[in-house]
Amino acid sequence: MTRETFRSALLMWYASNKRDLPWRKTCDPYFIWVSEVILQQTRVSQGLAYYKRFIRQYPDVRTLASSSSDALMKIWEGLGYYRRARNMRTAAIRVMEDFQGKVPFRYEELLTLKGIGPYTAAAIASIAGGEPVAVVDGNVYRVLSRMFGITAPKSSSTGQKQVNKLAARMIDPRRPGDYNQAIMELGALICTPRNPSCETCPFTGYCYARAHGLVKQLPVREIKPKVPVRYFHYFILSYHDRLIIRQRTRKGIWHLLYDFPLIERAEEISIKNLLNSGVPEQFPGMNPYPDRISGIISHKLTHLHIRARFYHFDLRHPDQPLPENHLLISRKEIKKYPFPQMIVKYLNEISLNNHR
DNA sequence: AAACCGGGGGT
DNA sequence: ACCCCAGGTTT
Repeated sequence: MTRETFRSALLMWYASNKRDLPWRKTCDPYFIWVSEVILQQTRVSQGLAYYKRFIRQYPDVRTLASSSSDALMKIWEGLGYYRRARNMRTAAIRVMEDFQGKVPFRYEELLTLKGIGPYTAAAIASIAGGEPVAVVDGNVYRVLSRMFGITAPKSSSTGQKQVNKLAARMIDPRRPGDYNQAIMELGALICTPRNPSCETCPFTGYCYARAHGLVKQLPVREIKPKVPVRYFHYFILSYHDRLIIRQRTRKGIWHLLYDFPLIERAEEISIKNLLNSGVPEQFPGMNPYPDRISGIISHKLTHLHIRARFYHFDLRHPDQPLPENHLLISRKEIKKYPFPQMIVKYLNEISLNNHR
């Protein structure tokens, strides 16, 4: 199959099978940018609602550049990889300063912006700028490795190089934006990781993996190390309608989001040891007997499995000095602050059950 | 090159 | 339980 045949068959398939998505109705590099960053490591089905809300709140670069951390994190709440949003804000400020508020659409310029790597730069440059630069994401890697029998592991540099080269050779320079979206759409809808729909694939008769019975083996996956388990012991300290939250200002997961005073251990912990953990000393008015202890809340991250337990304590007086980064807020104010999804879920559960 | 960074949905 | 998603930054 010639390169030209591949291109035209792919574009033909895309024209009649593409999903109707809001960022496909525009060539404005700002909207393309927002969609691409939201969709990093995120499925369309998960990111779509976030995209709409984000555009409503930050309709242009200027509004994004002047956003506050709390508002920005609140918009991103539950989506994960929160650094994406912070990097986008950093980049938006630079666009205002160095690009007169116009999001650039040339590949090399885009690469200089925080949070924009080879994939996102190629996506914006091709879709908004018509530049013939090929995207290589998980979909493209899978489609090309199966079509052409690339057997180097996906994580290896040789695998990356081979696929990058192949992608650059295959892209249609006349319609680079459509071509890039088409091959990703094929990967998302037909050439899926498991149980691909080879029967309806336009390339079913031309696919290396299909011809050699290797569809299940390609692309070659890397072996992943086991994920460690950590135990999170949260203190929910409340005084009538108010409770103490704290902002996570140290580097690491959930940076700049809010949670509660926390003891983190490799193991479960007894109440007695919990009370000797040092936290009660920070809150002198705290009743040492918990009013309520949650069950274990299990939460899985890519590189960490968390087992959390929430211990509710009563504060005997509200006007004690609070440690750095801690706030005493009313329950009505909770929804103004961005929390990790695990916390959001727990707070919803206990409020539904009418507990404190 | 390897580690880090979230959360969800499919199988 | 495992896979992986329109990846990028940091170390």
